Amino acid sequence: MVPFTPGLLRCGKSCRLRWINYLRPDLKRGNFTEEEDELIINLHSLLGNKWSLIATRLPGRTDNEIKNYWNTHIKRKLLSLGIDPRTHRPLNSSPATKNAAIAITAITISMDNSNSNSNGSSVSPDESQINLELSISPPQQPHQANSGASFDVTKQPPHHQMEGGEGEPTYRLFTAPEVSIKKTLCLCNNLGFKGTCYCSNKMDFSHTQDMYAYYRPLSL
DNA sequence: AATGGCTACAACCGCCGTAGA
DNA sequence: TTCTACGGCGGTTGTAGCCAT
Repeated sequence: MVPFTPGLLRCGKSCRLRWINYLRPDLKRGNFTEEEDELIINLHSLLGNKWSLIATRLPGRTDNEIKNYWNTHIKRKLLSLGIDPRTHRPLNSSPATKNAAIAITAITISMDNSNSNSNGSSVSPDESQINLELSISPPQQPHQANSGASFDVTKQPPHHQMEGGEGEPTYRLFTAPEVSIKKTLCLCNNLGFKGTCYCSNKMDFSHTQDMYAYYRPLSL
């Protein structure tokens, strides 16, 4: 029940906001931990300014709190490290570097379609149907549609290709068009990718066209 | 002690989507 | 189908507190 004093210049909407952002008993107080910092940065790199979605992954933290924390702390922290907080890319990376055609190799990964139904008709997308293509290439290179061929899902990129500083390979991870970005994030985590994630501009859980994410190793 | 700059964060604003009349 | 009220969201602003001068 929201306390309300007659004559208070508050509408229901601002009372609700006050409750959600400040009065709720389950809110976590205190400073953000290093783990929370890292989680926010990684989620932001994947989701953009979707603060409410980011907040769902941080129990006890509100979207408003995370948004404020981002604007007052993390933004500055990333800038001091030479990282553009909007794109999560190095600030001084030249367009020539970014556009260089440096495709080295490609590892195509797909989940086994073991759950496809027997009559051959298409089923709704879930983990059993997701096809991923992982390639080492600049983010600006256009995305070619996944062939859909199946490969060993447990195969991970060679460790040495995830190391390095400026100009190191970027892992681009494509999903099939029907796969949401949320699903992509889960798969990236499950596949054990470490590092900073860069994303398509069209970040929306409901948006399922041209979903892809870029990964680079954290060098913080 | 006064003042100005800076920081942190609560609150506000405007827009959009949706439920229901 | 249209209208209205409301909730949810992201961007922005207001302001209290701190610190240096």
